[in-house]
Amino acid sequence: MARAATTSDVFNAIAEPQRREILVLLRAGERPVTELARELGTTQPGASKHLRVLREVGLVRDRKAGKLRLYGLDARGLRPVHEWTGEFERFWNESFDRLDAYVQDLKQTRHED
Amino acid sequence: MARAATTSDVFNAIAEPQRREILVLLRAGERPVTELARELGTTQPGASKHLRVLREVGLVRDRKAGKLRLYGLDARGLRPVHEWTGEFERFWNESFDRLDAYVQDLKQTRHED
DNA sequence: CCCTCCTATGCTCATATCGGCATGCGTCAA
DNA sequence: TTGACGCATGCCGATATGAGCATAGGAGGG
Repeated sequence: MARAATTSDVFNAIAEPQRREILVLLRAGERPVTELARELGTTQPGASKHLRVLREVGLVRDRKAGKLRLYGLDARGLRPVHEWTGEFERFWNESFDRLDAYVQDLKQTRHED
Repeated sequence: MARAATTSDVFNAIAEPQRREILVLLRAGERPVTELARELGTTQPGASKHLRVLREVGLVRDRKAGKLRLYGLDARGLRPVHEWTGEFERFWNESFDRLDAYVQDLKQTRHED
């Protein structure tokens, strides 16, 4: 088995730096593929592929505008990520030195086997 | 080139479901590898490898406790992710139908070439 | 209709990844 | 010392990935 498919998983989709950059760029508004490619400093096919991944996980939408195909941000999919990391917020400043009760229980349980 | 190394990048580290699960489990407290492996329903080497990745990006710390090696959460590394996604918060409920000024400018610029 | 531009795909290559298995090393107990 | 246990690592295999390149398809202009 190899890595899980990048598609159909927002966490994986935003694991790619260029894809994150695309999302950031799109905050400033819709853009055609060629524009994005130029701003990313990559090729058009390269940009298209990343956009495809982002589209499949629902982070961007596209609409045709004449000859152009405009990609726009749909940030709703980022919300679960924000919330997931938010669950750890209270651990950010916590003391790391506290001894954990779980471990104590574990040891005790083992001795009872 | 293939995908960027998963190590040294928190976004990549948490792109793996099992690694996310490990972090969640560790919220309840430190645990030895074997325990984690059991709770994840995977093998000990499997757990060790994921823990290694998490350790390399600084999301977990380990300390020896006799025969055991206890892994603990260090959630500070998740903060950047939380903040990055937070930058999109105002787009979550935004109307997607607004026509973007950038595109207008773009078209105009092209006509001027 | 023909040409041009924009974009999506297909293909290949080099590589990173995850899982399974075996194994090596260190620690503790008897 | 010997044995049992906990854990990290190495190796292999199957596969997904990202980049580069060529190209097909679609739309608009002349």
